Amino acid sequence: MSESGPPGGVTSERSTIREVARRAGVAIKTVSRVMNGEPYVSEATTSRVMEAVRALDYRPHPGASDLRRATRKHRTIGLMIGAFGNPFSTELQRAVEQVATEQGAMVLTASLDRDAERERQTITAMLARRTEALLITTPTRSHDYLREEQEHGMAVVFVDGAAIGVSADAVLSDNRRGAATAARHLLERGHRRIAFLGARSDVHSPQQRRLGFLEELARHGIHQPAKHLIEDLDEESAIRAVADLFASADPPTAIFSAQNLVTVGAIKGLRRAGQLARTALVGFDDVPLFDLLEPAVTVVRQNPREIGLVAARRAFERLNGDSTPPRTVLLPVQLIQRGSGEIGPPDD
Amino acid sequence: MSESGPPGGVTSERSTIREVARRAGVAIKTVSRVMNGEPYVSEATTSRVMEAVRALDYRPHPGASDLRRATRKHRTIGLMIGAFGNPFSTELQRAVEQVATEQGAMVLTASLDRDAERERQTITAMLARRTEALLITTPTRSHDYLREEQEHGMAVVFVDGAAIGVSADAVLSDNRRGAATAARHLLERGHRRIAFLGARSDVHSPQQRRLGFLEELARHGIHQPAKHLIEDLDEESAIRAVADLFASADPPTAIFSAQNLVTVGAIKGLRRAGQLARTALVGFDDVPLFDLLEPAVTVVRQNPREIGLVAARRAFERLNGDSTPPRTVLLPVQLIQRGSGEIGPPDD
DNA sequence: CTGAAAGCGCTTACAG
DNA sequence: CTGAAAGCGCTTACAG
Repeated sequence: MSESGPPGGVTSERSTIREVARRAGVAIKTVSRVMNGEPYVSEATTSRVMEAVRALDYRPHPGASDLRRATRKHRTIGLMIGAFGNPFSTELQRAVEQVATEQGAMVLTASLDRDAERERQTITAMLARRTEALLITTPTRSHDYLREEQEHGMAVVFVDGAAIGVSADAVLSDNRRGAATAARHLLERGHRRIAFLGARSDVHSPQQRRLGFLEELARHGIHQPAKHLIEDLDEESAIRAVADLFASADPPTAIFSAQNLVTVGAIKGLRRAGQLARTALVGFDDVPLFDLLEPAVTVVRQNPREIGLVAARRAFERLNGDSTPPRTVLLPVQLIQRGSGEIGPPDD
Repeated sequence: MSESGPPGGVTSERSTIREVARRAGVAIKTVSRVMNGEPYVSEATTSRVMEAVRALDYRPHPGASDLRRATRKHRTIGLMIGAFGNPFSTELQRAVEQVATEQGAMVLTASLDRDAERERQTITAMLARRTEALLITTPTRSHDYLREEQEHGMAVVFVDGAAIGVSADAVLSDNRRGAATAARHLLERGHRRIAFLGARSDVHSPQQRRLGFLEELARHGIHQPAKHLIEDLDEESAIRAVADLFASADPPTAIFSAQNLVTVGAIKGLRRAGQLARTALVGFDDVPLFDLLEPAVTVVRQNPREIGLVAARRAFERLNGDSTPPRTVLLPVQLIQRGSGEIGPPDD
């Protein structure tokens, strides 16, 4: 019967509106009025009710009220992030939480850094808690199941990714242009052999970064050799990939790493290969302390905070009735020159 | 009446158990049985019900079921973290989420990096969502209001902090011993003027670190001068504090920074003062990329993942009926020598 | 200004 | 194996 109590103590049951009403000598409707701050309750009655509320430590059961209520009072939105470890996700989460707080809502967060099965379970669990909106990053490609939810009124916003097979809002960086900017930066310094180190090739944002990079090279008449185009890397495999590059016949003079943790791996790989000081490196997406490394790391900085703010606001607009066609918002990125990207090619 | 629909589309109302029952030609109790996997339903009936469920895209309303049910099916626990930006919090959160998933629960996360008022609001909001357990880090000193919740069956576990004025479980690093270890490490290398840079002086863990540090110095006959004991720092103010130290008459030869972001500030300050290569530095709590800095940063590493796992498991043990006296778990920390802490004092 | 009745969507307790 | 009734804690719609 009883749930667990305070350690070593006794659990008193939560009191109900009925008990408060009885103690105050009024109808439950009157208690309801007081709790909801409705007008037309006499001061005397109000204070009698409040006294009973205090005496019984009464707290309304939100599930029960939302059950009958037409519009929900206790809003919860869900945030599904790709990987917890990434500083991008952290900033994103903070921004989403801020907007939710402003809207009187709370955030259920879950990471997807496991498998697709896990993604499915998590979404089911969120739906089971009546999550009203879903901000979703780097999910599996099949979003079909999300459509059903949308049709039932759930607001779905894709963050750092495109909506594939679903008509939904999306908020992400201008990945293509950012990657092109990085490529141009290296080309302008005279680099011609620029390795591309990419993250997941099955995900939209990394794909766009590859595209932007290759397009810019092509504009300069460069056809990227396959051995300098490496994808599906994480931090660990990036270390090995860089080692392999510099053990090969024709090593690059510059590297564009298209994801922040891949950049960390690239730095470690360059260092181990003894190439850190003489190989140019531009990374996509910043990481704290990149500015303190030697050389400091030049990056195309995106704005995860802004992405989170825009995406969360969009979700609440949808919840508040906005039914305009879905929009994709591309946020600008910025090249931050810190040193690593300004290393020139060897003189030979 | 209608909530927002999919952008540009139509919202179909969520269907109820009654509609499913009508379509399947059975009583709602039978639908309930099928949905909950109860035995004693004929195969024929089961498939008729399942068909109706599919046709109507029915999903049970969890709030309604938990309302009548004795034991809750949809568990939610709350995690209140001090600051989102800190890698410690990120690791902690990830671990808590993992345990919650294993237990079929979800995590409501909120940061407290604003004011005490915000802390109160957040807790209220979590309670309003029937959060069953609360993992709480670095809260305000007055925990009185938590006792009330505990008495109503909420499991409260303090993470990275002691339970003050409340009888509750707590999980944290052995801050005092860790700080003593750091002090001894610097003392053994011959340092006698060791500045202490501390974080919030009103919070338990930083206090313990100061205590452990000062005790160890005292054991070596050193009485810490006030000007070398600076507290209530964050990253920015730590930068200035270090600048001030080296502008003073009697600068330290070593620094112990008692919190990870303070350590980042200390590094920046040392660099600006041109003292980075010749001043020993040991930080409490690790940060990604500390190993890549030059010199790499020696730290007393705590284990936020383990803290999160232990704390979350404790919470679920409480929820599952454990009513043994509250325990405080101190987790060991480890000195990681990377270079910055092994710099000796100047020869003079 | 206040209250009695019906109902939200589901489960319990009971009967068949 | 199946179902009708009562009830979870609250709000709505209505009456006074």
